[in-house]
Amino acid sequence: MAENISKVYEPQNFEKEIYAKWEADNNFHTTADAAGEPYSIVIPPPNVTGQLHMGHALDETLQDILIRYHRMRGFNTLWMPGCDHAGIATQAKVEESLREEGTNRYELGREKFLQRVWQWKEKYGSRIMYQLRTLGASCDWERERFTMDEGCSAAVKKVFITLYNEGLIYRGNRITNWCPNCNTALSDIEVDHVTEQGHLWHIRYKFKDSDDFIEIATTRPETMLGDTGVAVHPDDERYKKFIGRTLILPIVNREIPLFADEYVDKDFGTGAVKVTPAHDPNDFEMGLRHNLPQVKVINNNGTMADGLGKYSKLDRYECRKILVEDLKAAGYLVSTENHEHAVGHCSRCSTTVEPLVSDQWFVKMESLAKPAIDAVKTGRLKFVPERFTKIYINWLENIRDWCISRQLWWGHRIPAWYCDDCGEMTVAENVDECPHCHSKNLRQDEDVLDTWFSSALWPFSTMGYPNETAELKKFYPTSTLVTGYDIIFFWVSRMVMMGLKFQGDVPFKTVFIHGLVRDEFGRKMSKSLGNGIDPVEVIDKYGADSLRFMLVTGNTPGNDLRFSWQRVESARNFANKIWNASRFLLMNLENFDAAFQPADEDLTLADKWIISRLNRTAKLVTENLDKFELGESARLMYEFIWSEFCDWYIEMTKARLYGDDAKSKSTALYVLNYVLEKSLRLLHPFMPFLTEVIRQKLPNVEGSIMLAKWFEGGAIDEVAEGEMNLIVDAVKVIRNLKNEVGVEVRKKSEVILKPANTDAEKVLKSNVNYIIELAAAEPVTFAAEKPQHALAGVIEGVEIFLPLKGLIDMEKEIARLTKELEKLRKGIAMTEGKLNNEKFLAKAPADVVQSEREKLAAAQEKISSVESRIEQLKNL
RNA sequence: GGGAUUAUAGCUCAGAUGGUUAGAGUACUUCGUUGACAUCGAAGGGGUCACAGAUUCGAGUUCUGUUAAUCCCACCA
Repeated sequence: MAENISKVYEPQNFEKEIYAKWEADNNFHTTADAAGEPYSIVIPPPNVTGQLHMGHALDETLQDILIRYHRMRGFNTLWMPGCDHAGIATQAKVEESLREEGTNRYELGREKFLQRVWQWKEKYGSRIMYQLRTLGASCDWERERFTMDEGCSAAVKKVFITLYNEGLIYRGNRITNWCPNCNTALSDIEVDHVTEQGHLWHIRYKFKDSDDFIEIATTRPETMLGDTGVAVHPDDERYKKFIGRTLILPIVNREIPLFADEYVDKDFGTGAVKVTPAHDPNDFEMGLRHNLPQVKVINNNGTMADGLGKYSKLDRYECRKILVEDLKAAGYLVSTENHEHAVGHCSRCSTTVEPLVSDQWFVKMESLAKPAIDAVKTGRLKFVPERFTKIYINWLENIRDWCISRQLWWGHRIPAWYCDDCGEMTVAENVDECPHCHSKNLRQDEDVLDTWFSSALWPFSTMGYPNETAELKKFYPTSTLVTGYDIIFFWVSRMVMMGLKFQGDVPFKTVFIHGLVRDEFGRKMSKSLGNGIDPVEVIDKYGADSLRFMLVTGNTPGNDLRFSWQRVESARNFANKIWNASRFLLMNLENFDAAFQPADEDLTLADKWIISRLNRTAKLVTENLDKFELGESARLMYEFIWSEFCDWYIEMTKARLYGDDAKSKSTALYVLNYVLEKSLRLLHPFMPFLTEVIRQKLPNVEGSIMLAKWFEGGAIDEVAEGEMNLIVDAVKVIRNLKNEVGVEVRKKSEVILKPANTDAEKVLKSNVNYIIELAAAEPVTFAAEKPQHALAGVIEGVEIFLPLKGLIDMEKEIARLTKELEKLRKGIAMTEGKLNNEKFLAKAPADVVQSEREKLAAAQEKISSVESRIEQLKNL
């Protein structure tokens, strides 16, 4: 069964093929009635705006690891894939391409425009799904969903109407964040506050019936055109006497009242605030309290409104400039000071947001938020790492109503109809005639819903809601949500609220939070910086397994991670190492009887040792996966395979494989195969392709590794591990000594061993072959006395001598041993310090004290032996 | 104005529940190419665990404060 296997690992040769085979064999698909406890994950649906970036690759890799792990453990495992329509973002993309064609959405009209967006969706949606396949994601593709497909749209309508009927959704004329560039309202969390250097302008407002004036301070002078009052604090001694009088608004010459309101901070600015109810949220509230009119002076597109004379149609910032000049010229401007303040920007396009009054739809959040807070407090929902719990709760406790209407075309249209005849509004799924007056003159609301409204329903809309399906019954609540900390507010919290409201349970039991993928310099990857790296480019170069391994190692849950080509390369080298270790085994497998089973007594110390190490590793890997410490699990596998299996065990088997003892050879091959095959299974969630392609070549293997049973590990053989430690340490000391005197490690040299006790002697004598082979020690003899002209090394259990005649510089050797002695004495001083401390003896646990005593004894033994060695050399 | 995270080897990072002389990868130095692998092997140098206190027999690990960096939240015009 000689296998032809290339000398180096070339993932390009097999990854695509293997994925196609998995898919063709239907390995990703499951049904609600399949056997096993349910384990389910819904994918955070990528936006159809473009292609996957490195952040997706991380998110998807983590999910795939959890999915593959649970599938192997025998769970009925479902990974639900899909895309998000990403309303505002996708619409912006399509509008951009229209602009390049010299047209726009208004020319096209709503219907034709939407056709264009659907074309875009088809193109990029399928591209994203292709990229996910390239990465190895084992999604249940038969269930692929889209937030605007029929089912999800039905869920959206049902939820909207239900919330409306319960009074939790309302329409209102409110002040909201408006993006003049995107031309739509935004929710509070779609506004980013950026600290900017601005000015505070002090302006005089004169009283109507006297020459007195009051000085106000503002950061936005252009809004004064819409002022309908000035407010001061009721207890402000400076202004008390003026309260109730009338002011003349400069430039505009409108009469406005001076009134008192608790909101005003006496210590800020001049203590007098101009009030513009139509363009400031606080002023809006004050306006309501004091019955002030709202005068809208800024249009939706950011220009000044009609009827403002020379200021009309000016851009809002241009107007500010001119107005300040005019105020100055007319003597109203008192002073201008620098002022740092936070300014809201559209999170999508960075345009400065304009607070505007308009008709919008809102969700009342308070009653929805309460159960979502309780779910975390009672432990029904857990965050990993835990610290995100606090952030989540804090946000929900201070939540405000959610503006869900967007003045866009791409999205779920709001199911509200207005009757042109009687003016009534009807919220329902389908309305043919007005239920109030039976008129047929109905217009559907022009607005669409915030993208996150449909995303909030994702865990149950994808499983068939509003129908009661077998999937919902089996897989809801889902097991784990894997996502970045950047969308806890946007998405996680809203899913929890909607899940609790409409399914009566949390949408997932655990939220596994990861960080952002940054570039090699720690900067955020972004289009504007042009520092983004396409995962597909990395996969083309190094393979999906290498990318996955790089993404999952070297970081801890919740923390950002840096992309590093060097680390991708090192992951690729690891893959190559496994590839070659397997190649080594396969090359030696000629004439191997696949049915061969060694008896326990045929196992050598090395065999028992590596099996024990495998068992220990499997246990740790499993434990860490269960704790979401995926990186630690991957690291453990790296260490086991490279440092123990390859560097030591494989080397130890070589003599047997090239030797004449057929049974010993078969046993070695059996153990090599056994350990490799188990290791591949443990590594499969991390490196699915490599582990599959190699395992397929091994004897006694049937079926895909992704359907193989997880290996949990068996008994640990402490005796074998202890004995092998002695051998390994001895080999290391010999190599070390050779290196120090410049003798080639592979050059055969005589070695003399002086065991410290009969146990050690027994172990060394029966396993001396390893020392001979791995340290090129020949001949190895045992002695009760120290030889004279020799290099010496001392480890616990044995003293080791290399009688390298002619190569040893006595002075140097004494110096080297003296240095070692110092090191040992330093260690002993510490241990003695502890043991001489009565409090330590009294308070430390018995086993700690005991182990300190043993340490001391062992160290003292080493010291005396090194000391006597030095004496001996001096006396030569 | 609140809050979170981070600070460990030149670089990137690990170091539950406090307990050998603090680890890995990478980089660096020395040595090594005939059979798994130079995408490799052997050996080595390199750290006052940001700073200052506290708790403890014992602190990289717990607590308090300080400093620095990053991020989130926040309607003082």
